Amino acid sequence: MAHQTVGHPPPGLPDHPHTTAPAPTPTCPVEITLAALSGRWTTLVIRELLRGSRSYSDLRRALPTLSDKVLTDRLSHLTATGVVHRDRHPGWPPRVRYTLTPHGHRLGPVLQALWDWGARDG
Amino acid sequence: MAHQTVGHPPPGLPDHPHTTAPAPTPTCPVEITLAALSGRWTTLVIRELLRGSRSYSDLRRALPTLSDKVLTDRLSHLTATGVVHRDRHPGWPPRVRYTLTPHGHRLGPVLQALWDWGARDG
DNA sequence: CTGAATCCCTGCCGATACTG
DNA sequence: CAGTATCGGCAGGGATTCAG
Repeated sequence: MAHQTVGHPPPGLPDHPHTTAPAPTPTCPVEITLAALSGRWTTLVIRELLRGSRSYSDLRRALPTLSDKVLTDRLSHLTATGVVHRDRHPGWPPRVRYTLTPHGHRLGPVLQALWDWGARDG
Repeated sequence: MAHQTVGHPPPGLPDHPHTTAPAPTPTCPVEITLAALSGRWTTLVIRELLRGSRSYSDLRRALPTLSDKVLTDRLSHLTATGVVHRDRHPGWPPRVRYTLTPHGHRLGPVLQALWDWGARDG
């Protein structure tokens, strides 16, 4: 996924004058965000982490129907995009804490906006 | 796509106490919105329509790299979800206008929220 | 406990050709 | 002008199994 319309200033959603919209590239801010949220379960993982840091198995328990692979995929993707911070504790058994970064926390309002629209009757 | 966490009150993103998150169903408002925005090009089509109503070929011209099939898919999906209104004029040649519904217009702030997060440095 | 590796299956999207 | 029909490729995601 990716959007682009060349020369779109940050708060400039409704302003693109007539520029043709070219191919989708992950340069468009809207697409960057959608890419960060993309994938099934992603928003649920984020919401879980909005409540505080969690271990791998905490997340497994909170999201029972999601497989190891997918959870791992989501966490690594979220870590790669700077949404989640991964904290590895030394010792045995291995303990890892997943926490939202400040950037990740700022997804709260975004999810809220998504929620609000979806909750309203069409 | 679909989210659900049972008993989530409308403005209640950060409030789910401990309820386990079950299978994804299109009941969760967040998922409803993401479903409405889902699919490549969708947000660009919406943004184009945020500027005013457009004909089919207007959209084709504004989004040059998208195929007939995909544009048709997007428009019918958006129409089905109540985001877009389709206005068929009688006569020849056939003239059709696509316009955002009020509900569709309310996606403006949502896209803005997505834009803002994506535009900010991680 | 916290993952990584593999396999297969499904659904999306792009291209092309054709119709009312 | 405004679509529909069809086909194929490819990536996403689920289940299972193995590893540090």
